[in-house]
Amino acid sequence: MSDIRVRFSPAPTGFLHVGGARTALFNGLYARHTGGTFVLRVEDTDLDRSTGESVEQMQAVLRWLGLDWDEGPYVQSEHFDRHRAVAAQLLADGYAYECFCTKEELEARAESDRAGGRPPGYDGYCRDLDAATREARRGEGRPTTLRFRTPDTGRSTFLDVVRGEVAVDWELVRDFVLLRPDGTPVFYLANAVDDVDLAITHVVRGEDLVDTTHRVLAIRRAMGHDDQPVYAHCPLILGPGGHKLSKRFGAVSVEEYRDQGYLPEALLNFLALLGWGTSDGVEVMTAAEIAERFDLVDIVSSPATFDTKKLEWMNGEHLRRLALPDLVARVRPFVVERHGDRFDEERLVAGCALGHERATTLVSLAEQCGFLFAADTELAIDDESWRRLVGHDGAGELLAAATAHLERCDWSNEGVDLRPVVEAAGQKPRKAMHVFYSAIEGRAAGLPLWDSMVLLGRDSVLARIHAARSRLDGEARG
RNA sequence: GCCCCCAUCGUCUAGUGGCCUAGGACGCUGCCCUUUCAAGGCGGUAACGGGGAUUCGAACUCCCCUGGGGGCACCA
Repeated sequence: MSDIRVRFSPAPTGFLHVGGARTALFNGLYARHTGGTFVLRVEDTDLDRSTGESVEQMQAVLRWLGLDWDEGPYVQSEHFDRHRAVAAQLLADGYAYECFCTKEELEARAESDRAGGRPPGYDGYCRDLDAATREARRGEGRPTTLRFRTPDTGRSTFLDVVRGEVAVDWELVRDFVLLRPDGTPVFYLANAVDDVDLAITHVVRGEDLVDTTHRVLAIRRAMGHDDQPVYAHCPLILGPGGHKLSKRFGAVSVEEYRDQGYLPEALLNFLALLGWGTSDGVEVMTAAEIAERFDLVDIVSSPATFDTKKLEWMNGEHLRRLALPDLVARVRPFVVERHGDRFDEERLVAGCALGHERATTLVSLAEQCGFLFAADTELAIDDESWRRLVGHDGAGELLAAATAHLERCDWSNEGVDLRPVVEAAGQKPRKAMHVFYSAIEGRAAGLPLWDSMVLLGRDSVLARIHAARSRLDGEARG
């Protein structure tokens, strides 16, 4: 095992976003690739927004994705004492100072700055108060926040694997909050302290955090640690049109993809290819294969767009690589959810076997198998398919001829072949077969029909065709 | 307003000065296969955002523009 230590540190304020999942993935991949340690740390310093439910959900989703961590979860709120102790030391050493401004005052001044064309942000109002003034402010019962005093001159620099050297003039970095009036630490403090305490060597995260790095590093130095972790800030994942990924464009949480029938290995594979790639052209890989090839230096520097179409294809690829029993196990929950009352394991297995080669998502396969769990007289035929059937020339005659054929044919895969029936009616199988698919499977396209009929049994098939004919007659009269 | 980043087919990307009349994958599309739909096989469509500069030579280096993204919180 190497000394490399990475961490995924989400704020538990909601669902795990696909962008967050990719960050977790890159961290996990790097740990696996290097034989390092993957740490999970919950950054819940904002107690108002953080929820225990979110912590649980994120862990469940990470596990579902197969992203198992080696250490943690460490929960920052359980270590506030440590953060406060560091804050006290920073105050004692002169790196921090007390600020007595109220939120309202800060907002009012920021507003007037904006109006006056001055940059918004803390203005250093309490930066140099003398001891007597501080004492007086405290006496007024004002809230006390602890602020970090950033340097006034010079430059802050750090090394980033994907962007090279990142630098900013300290002059542009405002003094920021370390401790809120209620004594809880803010992200910068907790993040800096915990990275030191957990001996994190590589920080892999989204580029929305680049600019915070200077502050975190400043705290780190003030704590007496001049070393820096290696940073890798990944470009964000965008939605269609190159715009921000938002709910308007579809699913953004990992759970949604899970519920839509995507395989964790497919989503993982797809996410890995978003912002990282190899030059050998191999795209469909197992997690282990990806980990073997993955490296921080190969992270792409431009943002990528989330393309659902490619995810779908990727899912099909992984679906086809599953052994039948495994596939059945994955589809089962989706089928039970839909047809719990009439669920039948043997039929599920048979249906999966028939649909394995053509499936794209677990949901689509579950839906294709649906007719196997329906009562013959209650088979739901989807509207679109029924319209096609009704509109098909000679549909009733075809169904009647099929009944005649199926009543006496040998009940085998060869015997139930309906092509002769279609041809006898002077039609082309390619054009007419949807009539039978709809009557028997409830949809114009589905699992191979001969096998499906054999599976259902003669009585069941005849009953379904009969039901379809009755409905057709009824509509013709009505 | 200020700071930072990014820019190759519709999309993900390969490409690090000549191997590029730019390669692969998804999508789209033509044909084949075919009991439907898929899957599969064989083809096709399609890109270096614009303008300068450096160089014998630029997708690759530099500058400007344009476009997109991120940041400037008592959110992370």
